[in-house]
This record gives sequence, C-alpha cells and structure tokens, in this order.
Amino acid sequence: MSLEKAFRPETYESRVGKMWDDAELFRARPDRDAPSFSLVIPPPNVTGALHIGHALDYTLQDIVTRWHRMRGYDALWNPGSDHAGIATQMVVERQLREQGRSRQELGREAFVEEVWKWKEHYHQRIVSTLRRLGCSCDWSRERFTLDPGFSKAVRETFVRLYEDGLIYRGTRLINWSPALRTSLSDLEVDRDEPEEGELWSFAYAIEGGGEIVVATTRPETMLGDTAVAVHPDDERWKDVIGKHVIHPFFPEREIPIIADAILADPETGTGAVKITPAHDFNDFECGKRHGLAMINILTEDAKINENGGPFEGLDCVEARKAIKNELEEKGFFRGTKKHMYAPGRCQRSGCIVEPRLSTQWFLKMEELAEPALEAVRSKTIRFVPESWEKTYFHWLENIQDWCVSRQLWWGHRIPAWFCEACGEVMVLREAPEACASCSSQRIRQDEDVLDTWFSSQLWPFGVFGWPNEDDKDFARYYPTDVLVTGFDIIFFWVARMIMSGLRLAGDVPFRTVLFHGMVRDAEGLKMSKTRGNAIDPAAICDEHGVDAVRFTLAALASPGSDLALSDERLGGYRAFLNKLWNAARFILLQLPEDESFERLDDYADEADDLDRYLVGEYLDLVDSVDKAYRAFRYDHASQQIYHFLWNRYCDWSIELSKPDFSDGCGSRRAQLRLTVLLDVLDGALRLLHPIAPFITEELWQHLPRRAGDPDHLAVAQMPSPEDPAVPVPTAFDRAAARELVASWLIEPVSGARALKTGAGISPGKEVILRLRPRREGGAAAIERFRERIAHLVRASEITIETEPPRDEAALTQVLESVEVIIPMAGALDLEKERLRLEKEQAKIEKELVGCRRKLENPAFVDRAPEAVVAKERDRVSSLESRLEELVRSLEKLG
RNA sequence: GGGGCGUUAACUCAGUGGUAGAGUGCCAUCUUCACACGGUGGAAGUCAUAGGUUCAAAUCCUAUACGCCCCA
Repeated sequence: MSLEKAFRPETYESRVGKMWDDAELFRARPDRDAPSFSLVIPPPNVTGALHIGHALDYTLQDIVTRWHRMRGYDALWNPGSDHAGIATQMVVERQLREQGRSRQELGREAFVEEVWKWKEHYHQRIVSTLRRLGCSCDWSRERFTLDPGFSKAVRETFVRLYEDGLIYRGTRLINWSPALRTSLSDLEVDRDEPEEGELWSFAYAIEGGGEIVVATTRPETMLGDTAVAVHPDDERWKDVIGKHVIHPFFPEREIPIIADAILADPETGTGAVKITPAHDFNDFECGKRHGLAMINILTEDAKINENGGPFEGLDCVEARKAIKNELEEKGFFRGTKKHMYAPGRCQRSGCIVEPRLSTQWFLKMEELAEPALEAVRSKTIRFVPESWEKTYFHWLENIQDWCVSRQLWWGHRIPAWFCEACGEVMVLREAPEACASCSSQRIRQDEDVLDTWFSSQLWPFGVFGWPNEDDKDFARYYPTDVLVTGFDIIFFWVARMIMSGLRLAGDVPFRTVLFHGMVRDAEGLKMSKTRGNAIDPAAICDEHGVDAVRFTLAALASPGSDLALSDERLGGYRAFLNKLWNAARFILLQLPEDESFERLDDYADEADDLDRYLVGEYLDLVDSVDKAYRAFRYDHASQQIYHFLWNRYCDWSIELSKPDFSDGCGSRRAQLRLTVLLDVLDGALRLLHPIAPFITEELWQHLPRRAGDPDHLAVAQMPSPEDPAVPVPTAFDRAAARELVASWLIEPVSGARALKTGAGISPGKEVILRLRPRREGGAAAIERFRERIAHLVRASEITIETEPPRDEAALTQVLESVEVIIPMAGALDLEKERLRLEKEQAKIEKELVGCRRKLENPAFVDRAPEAVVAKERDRVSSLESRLEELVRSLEKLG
C-alpha cells in the first residue's frame, strides 16, 4: 500500500483520530500495573471558542502526556471546562441586550437556563477543537466546574474554611464594578497607563475662621468627606488640629481636622488632604485609624445616592461638573493643576472600578500563603522556568484577604443561610430546614455566588472526586505531575491551587509547573479582536494541517517566553512534514509490492559503515531528544528531529543508499539497508509522535510491522538512551562511524559539488574527480565509498592520488581531510580560480594569526586546560598544511 | 516608585567560559527517476553600549541605553 504522492493532512487526520478513539488508547487505567502520570487541563472558559493561546497550552500538554504514555506510564490527561462566572454572565447578558431583553426581566432561574444553553453550545465547540488538535485526553473523565460533584467540593471547602475561621463575612471597602454590579477581587482590577488628569483644589472653611485648601482628582467624592487630615508636625496647621471644617453642602456634618502622619504629606500642596473613607482605600484605612464616619455616596451603578443631597441621581461625571460649578459660585474654588492619574478598570467590562463599602465574604490568606511559599522555596514544586518563583514569592509575601463573593447569578451559590427571625448566620454543607438557633423556618440562602477562581482552585483534586479521599482516582492521580499554563494566571490560579491543595487535599497539587508565554502575531503584537490580528486555530489547521500547527507552536515555545507566530513559519514546518512524508514514501516505494518484505531482526554483525553512520546519528538523536523532553524543551526536541530527518536522513542517508536499490530489494545488502532505513525511520517517528501525532501515526501504519509491535504508534515504545526501541546495533563507536563518513564521503562530495557550482559546471554534467587524502587510511575509506561519491558528484571517473596533483589545469579545493581536484583540460577560467583560492588563503591566514597569537601567550599555555591547548596546536598545524597546499595550487596557476 | 525579563544574521529565535548556530528570507543555479512544500552551492553578525573578572567572555560581575511585563 503506497502513499499518496502529495502530503495532504486532511486525507487522514480525522481517520487517524477516530482510530485512536475506537481503540480507547487514551483512557487511564488505574488498575494497570504501571506508574501513573497525570495532569489536569487548565479548564477553558465556556465563554467562547478556543483561541491560538489555548492551542499552544494544549499542544504542550499533549506532548508531555503522549511522551509519558509511550514510555509506559498509565498516563491521564484529565479534560474539562470552567463556568467562568463573570465572563460568561457578561456575554450572555450582552446577547440578551442585543435581543432587547435583560437578565432582570428574565429573573434568576430563566437567566441561568439561558447561560446553560450558551454553555452547551460552546462546550461542544471546545471539545471538538480539542479533538481536532489531537489532544489525548481521557474523555470519560471530563468534568465541568458546575458539575454536582464539583459543587460538593466547593461547598465542602467553603464550610471547612469557615469553620476554621479563615472565611468571614465583613463590611469593608471592596472593588466594585458598576457595569456588572458586582464586587471584584484585587486581581480583577487592571490599572491603565496613567493619563493626564486634573488636580482640582477647593477650600473648606474652618469653624471659627480661616480656611484649609485640599486638592482632589475626583471632586464629587467630597460629598462623602468626613475629615481633613494634616501632618502632625506641619507648623502651618498645628493650631487647627481638632477643629472642624464646614461642609458647603452639609453644614450640619461634623468634619474634624485630624493629624495623620501617613496620609498627609507636608511637601505636597497645602499639606492637607480630604478624607473620604467610604470611597478610597487609603482613606478607608485612615478612617479606621481615627474612627471616622464612613458615608457611602454611590448606588450600585455608580450614581450619587441619597447621601448626596441635591446631587442625588447624577452619575459621577455629571456630579463632578455640578459640584465644581457650585463650589466656584460659592467662592471655594482655589485652582487646578495637571496631574497624572490612572483609574482602575474592571478586567472584564472595562468600566472604571469604584471602591465601595460593602458586606462581602472574605478569605484570610496569610495562613494559607505560608505553606504555599514553602512548597516552592523547598522545590517540592518546581517552576519551569525558575524565574517565575520571584514573582510568586513577591505576591504571596504581600498577600491581601480575598473577597470571594460576587453579586452574580451564574456560579456556585454561597452555602450560607440567614435566619430572618433572629439573624443567625448558618454556613452548612446542605440547606437547613429551620434556624439552628431559634428554629424559625424563615430562613433564606445568601443570594450571591462565589468567585470563579474559588472553584477553579480546587480543580486538581476536585476532578478526582475530592472530598471523597477514598476515591480510587484521587488516590492514584493526586498529586498530579505537571501543570502547563500561561504565566498570566500565576496569581489567579496557580498560587491559589497550591494554597488550597496543601490546605484541603493534603499535598501539593502538582510537582512541576511549566509556564509558557503568549502567542503573538508575526510582528510580535498581542493578538486581539479589536486589532483584527487574532489567529483562529481551526483556520490554520485547515490551511496547514494540525501537525504543522502543533510542530510550529512546539518549535517556537521556549519556556516562559512569548512567541511570534507567522504564516511563513507555519508554511516552513508544513514543508518539513511534506519532506518527511516523501521520505517515507521513497522508502515504501523500494519495498516489493506484495507486502512480503520482512525487516531483519538481528543484523548487527552485517552492518556496514553506512549503516553504522546512520544508526549512530539516530542514537545521538535519541539521546538529545530524550534530554530535551525531560527538560520540557520541546523547542529543542522539535528542532533536533527536524534537523535529523531533513539533513541526516533525507540529504545523506537516503541519497547515499540509492545505489543499493538500483536492482530492487532482492539482494541481502538491499534488504539490510532497507531494514536500517525502516528502523531509523520507525524510531524517528516515535520520537516525533508526541509533537506531530497524526502524520507519524499515519506513516507508521504503513511501515512493515515487526511481531510484537502494538497496533498503534500512540502506544508504541518511546526510544530512550537505554533502549532505542528498534533492534539497531548499538555496540559500536558512533564517533568513529560519523568521522569516517564525514571525512571520506561527505567532505569530498561537498567539496566537489562546491567546485562544480563555483566554476559554473551544471550539476548533471559528468566530471573526472581526483581525490588526494591528507590523512592516514583515507585511500581505503574512499575506495569503499567510491561508487556513492561518483553517484552524488556525477563523476565519470574517480582517481585516488597519493602525490600532489600533476601539472594540469584543474579546480582544486584543499579541505580538512582531503584535497579535491577536478581537471579542466583547458576550460579553466584561471582568473576566477585564482581569486577563489586567494580568498580562501586570506581566510586561513586570518584564522592562523588568531591561533598563533593564542599559543604565543605563555599565560594561555600555562593556565588553560591541556586539552584546549592541544586542540589549538592541532588546529595550527592543520591550517598550516592547508595553507601550504593552497599556495602551491596558486603557484601552479602561474 | 519597587521588581522581573529581554537586547545574537534582514526576520523569528537557540546558544551559561574554549573556532558564532538554526529556521525562514535573500543571491546563484538545477524540472537528476521520494519531494519545486524540492536539490545543490553561496552571501550575510564589532553577540545593545561602556567598564571589570579571567589565559580565554555572546556566556560571569557592575553601570548605562532601549524594549516588554508584573506589582504599587
């Protein structure tokens, strides 16, 4: 069964995918007698379709999973998705708005139903994209963060942390998104680039005479002012501390002038600052220090509330304008100054976040952070690359309590019930029938839901049945081995999983975290819908094939750094896969049509120099790819395989083997060579499979199989330095084999080709080739390779010279091991040849100067390691003799 | 303001002490029986700058410049 001439991924991708599914190769088998290897997918949000960043994340995970599976592990990659509270609620609300409806109109229950519909639709799309990408997940274990089982884990966590005193309910200043009408955590607030704003000054009249000038970027907040602070050592204001100022709109309000060394800076402006404890985080702390009143002046959609008196109902911008006007009219305006100002913005909606006094549920973090810090400090959890440790430490060392409640409808409802009769608060695993304190049945559950990340943090153990710790999966697959994710969610998710895993599941959630960067466009710009430069993974898979996309992502992704994806790159790696396809096709074309070919089993004794060369290169590849996979360096692994297959396997091994197949594959020699080529191809396909699973599986299915091989490459043995996985000879000197071919075959061929091209001789035109070995043993080696050299150079005749070339017109090239001569019988362009040789001479002389200078330096000879000095000496003598022969060639030209 | 990362060929990036590498692109050439998504040959870098350590620095140290990111 021969391969199609053209490499067309679309002809086999879905077939191969289905073959894997039918064989159930990716199901974890906890009962199997094999070490386990597990990882959980960072669950994609059901907000929308997958983007190219997901494709990178999942490609890397599939590589690590497939590699372990092929090494014999019971490998489990657990898939699933995340309900993404704020984000999903927002997109569904937007959709409703477009239809002229609103969630308030629908009511909670009907709205949540709408969100479930959305979830079903995108979940289905996400799963099909994951399958398309070849992700070898165990779909029988798929989870969703709102599954009943997962909800149980969330309730258990909340109750346990509440009982431990870590979760509390409190009225504090929180970040409020007026657009979404919910609280946010600190992490969900993004800081804009500072913009030029206005620092607006006005005067408060001091009771009993005089005034005190304060400045603000937000004049409307003066409606909530409850103090003015000055520095205790500020001479200007010493006498007014303790007095009161008169609020121009609320003269009855008591507004003391207080001394506060933290907030008031004598160097800035008048040294006095207005204090609005209910609308500014610094002022809030100051208010707590001084027991100040806290007046909330905003409604939940950021309009002035009833505390704003005449300004009630205005939004912030309107109120600001009105207040400025009023104050100017009343004569309190004292000038403006330019000021850089960066408001916080809601990460999801983009609206300006308001600090707002609100009653919310909080999680105390300090006690949780300490063990999480220790786990990374002690390397119980390893970060790759290590540099992310610092960022992680810095955040955890300065951690703030986490506001976990959200005023949303889509999410895990907080398991807290209030008694309307006696005010009792009950935090319970199951809904109570009556109040635990007064037995009243007038109880109601907290309306709010939990921050999405509160549930996501439980993912690595929640998916395995926790809190049921007897669950077989939990026992076998937790802790997981690796987490692969972007560094953008190191705080949101990674740190919180570590904290909760240690606290709740009794161990770290994973041993290693592999951080990758962000996929950018060809110009290195962030992809975004608004910029229109987003790359759709499905579209590029259609265009180039899934394997090309995966290979490109793997090749570009060095740990931790961003990667610039371009169509050129994709095309380049697609070309590589085409090359591989055709190399396999060539090998298969040599086999007899009746499929009777059998690969030899034990041929170490019969292997010749060429076999050993090819096998040696393969064994080196196995070593370096093994090392790369172990170190998560998929960029190195893919590049090494690329180089091997294209430059070693195709350019040399196949080309050098062609003369062996000129009479078919009937001879023992041809059969042996084919076996070697098949074995090495087989091994290389195994090495490449985790990165490019479809093409490798498809090609492997076409290779003549050995007894004992499995039915699918996906579960075939991965070659390792201990076991190359194919029965090639291993007990020989690889370096010697490579050296033999490099010196006496590759070097003369390359040299002769360069001479031909340089002299404008067309590659197909036959020439006479004279080779003069410059080292021991060359003549015999060249003799053995004579036929192959002739084939590759198109030489009608090869002579092996022992003496420097006779006095004839010829092109010459003095190389490391051999002098290459092509007689030209009068057709030689003397001038051109002289120029070429002189250029060569200058190059060698320059190198020689550098080497000699080194050796003339006594410090170098004394202090450098002996081997380095010896190497330098060898180099000098080699260069000297080449130079000598070059000069002689030049002289001969006259 | 604090912290982190980066600066190597036209582009994208490997390269942690011992002769500067890859892919793409570029130039020339070849429709040689696996592949023009190809073959062959070639050009191309003061490794950001300035100091320092060392026999030896792209690599280690210090400072500077530029760029990106995070935190406040």
